[in-house]
Amino acid sequence: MEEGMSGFCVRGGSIGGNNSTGTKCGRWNPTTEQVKVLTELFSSGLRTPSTDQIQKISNQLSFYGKIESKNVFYWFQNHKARERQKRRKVGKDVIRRENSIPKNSFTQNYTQLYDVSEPERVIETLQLFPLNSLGESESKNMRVHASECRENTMFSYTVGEQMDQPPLDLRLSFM
Amino acid sequence: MEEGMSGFCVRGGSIGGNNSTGTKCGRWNPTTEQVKVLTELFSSGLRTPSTDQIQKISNQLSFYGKIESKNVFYWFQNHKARERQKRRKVGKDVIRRENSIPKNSFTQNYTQLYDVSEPERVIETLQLFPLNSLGESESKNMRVHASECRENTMFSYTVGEQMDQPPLDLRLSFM
DNA sequence: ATCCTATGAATGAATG
DNA sequence: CATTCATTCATAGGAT
Repeated sequence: MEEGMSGFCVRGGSIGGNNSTGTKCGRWNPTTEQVKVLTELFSSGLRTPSTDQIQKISNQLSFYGKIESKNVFYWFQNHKARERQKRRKVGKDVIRRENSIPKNSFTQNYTQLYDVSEPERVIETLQLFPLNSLGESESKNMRVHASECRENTMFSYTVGEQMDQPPLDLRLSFM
Repeated sequence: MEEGMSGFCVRGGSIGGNNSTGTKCGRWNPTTEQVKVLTELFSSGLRTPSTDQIQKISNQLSFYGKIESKNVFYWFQNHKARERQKRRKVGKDVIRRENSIPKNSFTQNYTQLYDVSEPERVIETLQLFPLNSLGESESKNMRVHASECRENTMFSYTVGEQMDQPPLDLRLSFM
């Protein structure tokens, strides 16, 4: 749902009188172009941009509207965290396929919109770019994502079971 | 193209029984039983369930109807936030004139308004279950949490704005 | 149909 | 990196 539906920068309803040009915002309101580029970068494999990368991204994205480095930083943080969170919360519930489940089915097929699959093949393109262009003497930490080994601890629960009778006291029983 | 478009959800009006076929809506519509249980949990002191708790709650509540883990997650988030929000408004108003202002008290009709003002003490019963991670007996985290403009002291290296030209291919060009 | 309220959902911004 | 808070968007349902 990231870019598919919530790309609206222009608050349509504008119930409370919202600005759409980013003049008053105490909070960054990314434009669709900004989100688009960020999403592309993310899907290209970039997960934790370094400081310089953040700088450059921010500079480029400033063309589309007001943006700061921290916005880029937070965006990647959040996007990564929520992708992971979503997989924990949602990806797990899909235990049964949707074949003939007439009723009372808690199965839902989530259409993962974009690949959050863990295969982290860093895009080649990312490795192409000349790392140093700001005159920063440093070894660009090409964080091609070597992380993501955190095991899922959320899988051991059997969700398929159904109860025969309503849990009368389930606020305590199952927790 | 959201991932949340999962089959069907049913109006909560139909008490008891599972939903079978409902209208296609992309939004979870909790049944009265689900809300009831969630509210009980909340009033029992549970505010921010952990991921596994969310899983269990979701599993149990699936008896009453379609539900996902994220629904439980959002429910608690929203419920807590709105309780606090409401309380904050009231509190501010009280400091001005506590003289018996016949404000509209129609606000909450069925939603409980428990006073969880001070402590967030988790019921002991919650600690019974084996794999808990709640170790709070007394004196929980008094999350005072001043909600004011938190000055941002990080990321002071804002880059201003230097828009040169539309980065048509900024995926690679600028990095 | 229109407005309003309650609330599910999303996400920016922090914090630990 | 995860967890949480605050704010906002979107929408269902009731009231008018």
